[in-house]
Amino acid sequence: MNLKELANLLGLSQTTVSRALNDYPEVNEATRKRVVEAARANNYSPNNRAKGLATGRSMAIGHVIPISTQHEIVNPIFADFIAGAGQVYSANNHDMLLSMVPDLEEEATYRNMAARRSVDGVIVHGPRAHDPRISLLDELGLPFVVHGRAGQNESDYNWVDVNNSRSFQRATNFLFDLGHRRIALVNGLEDMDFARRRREGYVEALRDHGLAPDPAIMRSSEMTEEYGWKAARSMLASTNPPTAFVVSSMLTAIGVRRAIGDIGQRMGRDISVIIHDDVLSYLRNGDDIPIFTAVRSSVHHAGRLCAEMLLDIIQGHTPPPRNLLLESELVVGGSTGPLRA
Amino acid sequence: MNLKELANLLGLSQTTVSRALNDYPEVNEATRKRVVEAARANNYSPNNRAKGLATGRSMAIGHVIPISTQHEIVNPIFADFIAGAGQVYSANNHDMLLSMVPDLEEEATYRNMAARRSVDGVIVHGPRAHDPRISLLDELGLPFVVHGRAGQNESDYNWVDVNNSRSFQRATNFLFDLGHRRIALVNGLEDMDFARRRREGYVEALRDHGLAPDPAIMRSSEMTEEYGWKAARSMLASTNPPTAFVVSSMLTAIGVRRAIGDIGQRMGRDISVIIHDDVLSYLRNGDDIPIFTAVRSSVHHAGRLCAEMLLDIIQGHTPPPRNLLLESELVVGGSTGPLRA
DNA sequence: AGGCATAACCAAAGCGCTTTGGATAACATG
DNA sequence: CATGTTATCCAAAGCGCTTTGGTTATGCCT
Repeated sequence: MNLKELANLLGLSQTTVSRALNDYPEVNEATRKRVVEAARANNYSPNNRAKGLATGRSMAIGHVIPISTQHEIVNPIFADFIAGAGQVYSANNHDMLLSMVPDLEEEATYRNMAARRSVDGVIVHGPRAHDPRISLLDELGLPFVVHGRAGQNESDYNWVDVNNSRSFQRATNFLFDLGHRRIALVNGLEDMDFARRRREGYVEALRDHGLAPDPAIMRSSEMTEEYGWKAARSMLASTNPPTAFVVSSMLTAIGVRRAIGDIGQRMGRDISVIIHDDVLSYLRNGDDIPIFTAVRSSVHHAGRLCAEMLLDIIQGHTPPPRNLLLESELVVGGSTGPLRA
Repeated sequence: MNLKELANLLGLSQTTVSRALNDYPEVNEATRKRVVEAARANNYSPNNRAKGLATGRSMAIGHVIPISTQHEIVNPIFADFIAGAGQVYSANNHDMLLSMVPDLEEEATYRNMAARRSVDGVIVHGPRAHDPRISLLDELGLPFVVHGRAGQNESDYNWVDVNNSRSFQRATNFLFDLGHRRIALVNGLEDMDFARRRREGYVEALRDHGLAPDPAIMRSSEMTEEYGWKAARSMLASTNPPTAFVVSSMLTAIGVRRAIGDIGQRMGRDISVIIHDDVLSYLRNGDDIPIFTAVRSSVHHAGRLCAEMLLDIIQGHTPPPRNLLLESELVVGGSTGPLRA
């Protein structure tokens, strides 16, 4: 069933039917009701592409998820982020176009999206410390919101980010307050912007306590369980082992916990661990009391916020650039305790 | 830059330019070359929607990912599945349209996709034991491939699935071979088709060894770490505790491992664990020797296969229905060992 | 009564592409 | 030479919608 058929069926013109369905004022209320009912009864829904052609808008948002070429890894937070964003799109009749591309092919993907006009805007995932994508998108004139920040000119583009440095500074300070002095950092890949900021926060806290950062207890890699295990194992086996860990993700922390168990120690009693918790749906940090002490910030929520911001910008409600800095909360779980003498 | 402009620029008709770019035979080779070069030079790419309108095809595939309403959980395997499928789409110039919807609203989503003709076909995720979606999609006339199977009329629709029952039968037998007799099952939600089949395989193996299934050591729930921990903890604390576990996912098994550690035992020495491993990119089962003994089958690969099958069907190459049953491999890691006397 | 808003509707153009149904010139055929 | 053939190109219709620029009643005002 298309517009023309529906219009004929009702004995009305396509114009009127179209207007009735799109809530234009110049149509009689009784007529509108009749049209809307007929549309429902006949299961009519406007053809997406035709609508897009006519309006020049695609009613779709693009998400370009980079796949790390070196490791072929998809960042596990992205599923929950997408779920959050998706809810907002559904509520606003937008589609979500997903491209997972090796990070080297990202530029081509964005150019393609712009040229074919297949989306009205995009969300940029996983910004690096210096990210060429933001100037590219500016050049292409494609509206976008970055989940995170890239180092350059923070106020020139739209982003939603967690205050990562502050977050890790607090986490580190929390361990100092418990008496720890030898605190290790198990970070994500530091060419990523978020990881760089997290290290800054950690280092800042060390400085505040008169300590210089020690490369021997600072690691950085893709955040897998295996990595957490290896990093913790080697540090724990060293001559001057840490008594506490600040860990960038729950998955990595699970590896750290395994390494602690392997040497017969107990997390929370012998060795403390504090993590960043993205509140992933399938990796909850305990449902009554938290397993890990954590600074937490829901990535699902971030997804919602990014989507809302982008739609807002596309609809021209608010003039860009828009920025949103979220603070994380510190929740205390069973993985931390006072330094044992 | 659109077709008309490009045509004017070249002093050719739109027809000829369009044909040149789409590899039609009735255009001079020299002309084609000229057109293709001009297109590249001017950064021309056909407008997606216009093309779709004209051809009646959208060059897009829909993925409808159900979000469990009870638990608000996104199945963590889906990211890797999508990554696999996405590669195939990119290679074939198709877009991927993603909808994450609460499982109750799925029907509406499919109807909507069909009515608006926004996709050429869909992939069905997470089939239940009896799933209404397959008859719905048949009725809507939307081509589809199911990742997994639903109980009904298996040969009437297209699917790609792992041989889950056989897989779990082998896993259980492996534990029997090591001398275990008290073997627990930590399964996924049994209204899902895959979980039901896995239990069948497990029960089959028990029967083969003259044992009746014992509900006291069989659990079923959403596959989280927390669930694995709780399930194992309670079973291990019972009067007749299991000496081995068959676990439906790596994440859940990580919880089982935690519970084993909590009571001062060691996985692989005191208690054996065998898992199903989906080979998730961010949750690798060790990179040299496997952490867990596992029956494994890459969900990334399944994504590729589903996508290829669907495109093939849409292009009319092969008459449906098509089915593909994958066998998993059994890899031996450090989580299993002979029954201790 | 004439003039003028206003409400309610419609015909047709246009969005950017593909495709149908020619047109033209060059060339071969009988 | 008249007639097919073939190679190469083109004008225009059509995909299903929105939107521009009307038209036709109807009611109100002076």
